[in-house]
This record gives sequence, structure tokens and C-alpha cells, in this order.
Amino acid sequence: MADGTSLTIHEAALTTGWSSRMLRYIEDSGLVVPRRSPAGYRLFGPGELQRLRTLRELLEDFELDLSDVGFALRLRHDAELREALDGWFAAEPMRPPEVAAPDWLVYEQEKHLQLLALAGPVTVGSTGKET
Amino acid sequence: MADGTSLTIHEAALTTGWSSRMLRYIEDSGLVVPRRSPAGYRLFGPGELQRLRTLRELLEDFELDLSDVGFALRLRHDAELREALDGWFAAEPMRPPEVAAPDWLVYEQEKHLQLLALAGPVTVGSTGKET
DNA sequence: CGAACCTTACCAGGCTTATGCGAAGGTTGG
DNA sequence: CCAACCTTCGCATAAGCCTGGTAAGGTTCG
Repeated sequence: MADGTSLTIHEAALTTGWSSRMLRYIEDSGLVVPRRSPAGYRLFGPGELQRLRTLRELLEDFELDLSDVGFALRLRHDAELREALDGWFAAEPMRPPEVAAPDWLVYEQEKHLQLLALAGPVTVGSTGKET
Repeated sequence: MADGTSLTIHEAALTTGWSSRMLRYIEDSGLVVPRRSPAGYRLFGPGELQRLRTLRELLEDFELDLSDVGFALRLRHDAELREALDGWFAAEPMRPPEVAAPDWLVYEQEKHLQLLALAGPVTVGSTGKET
């Protein structure tokens, strides 16, 4: 079976360490999508097999879940999402060190402050004091 | 209470739409970490309040989980992880999309395909044929 | 002092992820 | 033809995320 350069799902499972079930799951999640034979059989080429093995390492080395990598994939493809997140993080009020916010950061903050009307007086520069 | 520019957790909850419980959870996850009063009370400044509101929109607009944003945060801080993922994605064996993958999946990144040389002879280019 | 906050810590229920197993049916190749 | 694959679909369970409670104890302030 297979075409000489590709393996069927069970064979791929044996050589990658994933179960057949997981290979289908991984396909559903959009990571590693093998091509199909005319009859609909999944065909895993050398590239896919390598990717599957590397994926195992990735998850293990960094203690990731498949959903994490799935999200990273989404990030790569969704520029809008990426920008939204970048914007949100850019507005981060860096706490411990008294780092003065770089101008570019301030700009980002204001960009967001404009978007929503903030309730209350925007008094930056706390002097943590009470009692 | 508070110092004039900051709200305690319950007040912050009221103005941001999050529950007190969730504000603590969000802090644990590393997103939005308020400073503390001498007695240990959380003090949410205007910046934090704004961030919390924006966070709500972010999750809603893009259908994210807090864990997703948490992972994005980790990505920002962990260069090694970022590179590992970049490498993995860069090795993606792309092929004409016949029917595969979720809608947000698009193929368009081979810019740093040479970023990491994958072990093994990547023999791409089979003439899919069997029997 | 006492009400009304705050803190941490733990239990719990609901939903999602990760994974396996089995059923019903198509494909392949000896 | 038949064994051994493959396909999709769905049930089932363990673990983890999200969220709310509640308990035991400190802080604030009228």
C-alpha cells in the first residue's frame, strides 16, 4: 500500500509514536494535514512524518498542549488577531521597575484609550498611600 | 479605601464586568497584575481597569480563552519557545488546498523556510500513485 | 467595637481537550 | 472471496480550564 513515499495512518502511527486516533485529531486541529489517496486514505509523506515527530518534541520540551500549538497556528494566519493581541500587550502597565514608558508605548495606550470612554479620572503616576 | 486613583477588587469588579474571583484568577494567569496596598489589598489603577475591559472585548471578539491570551503572553516573553514554534511552522509542507483545514487556515509563509534544517532527507515531490 | 471590606485556600460543577474503543461500511490485494 | 486495512461517527473517561462558593482570618472606618 501507499505509493512508495507515503505511509498509511497505521504505519505513520508506528513510526511517529502517535496513535492513529491522534493523527486524525491532529489533522482536525489543522496541524499536519496529510493528503488523501483517491479512495480517501490518508497518505503521510516524509515531510509529514518529520513534522509529527518534531511536534512530539515540541510539546514535551516546552510542556505545550496541542491546543497551544493550534492557537499559535491561528496566530500565524490571523493578522487581525495578532494585532489585537499586540495592542493589548503593548498597553501593559509595566509594574515593578519604574520603567518610564517609551513614547511608542504611550501612543499605543492612547490609541486604546480613545476607543473606549474610560470611567473616572485618568490619573497616572500613583503614590500608593492610604490611612 | 483606595488611594483616589485606584479601586479595590470589588469595585474593580463592578466597573469591569469581571467577578472578584476572576480578577484574582486573571492575576494568577499573569495578565493584569495590580499592585498591592501595604496591607496586601489589590489596587487597580485606571490602566488596569482599562486593560481588564479591553481584555473582555478581546476574548469576545476573537472567541479566545484566558489560557489563549496567557499563552500569547508566554510567547512574548519566551524567545526560545517562539523560535521553536517558528521553526516548526516554517517546515510546513504546503500543498494546494483541495478541501482541508479550518477557514482561518491560509498558506502564505515560506519566508524563513531555511530557518532550520530538518533532520532527514526531505524527499518531497512524489507522484501520488499506487497500484 | 462591629460591619463590611480584604486575603488565601480549598471544594465543586460545567465545559473543553486529549485519548481510546467499537460500530458500520468502503478498499485493497493475495 | 476474504483478511486486513481504511473511513467517519459516536460513546467514554481522565485531566484541565473557568467560575462560583465558602471558610478562617486580617484591615478599615464609622
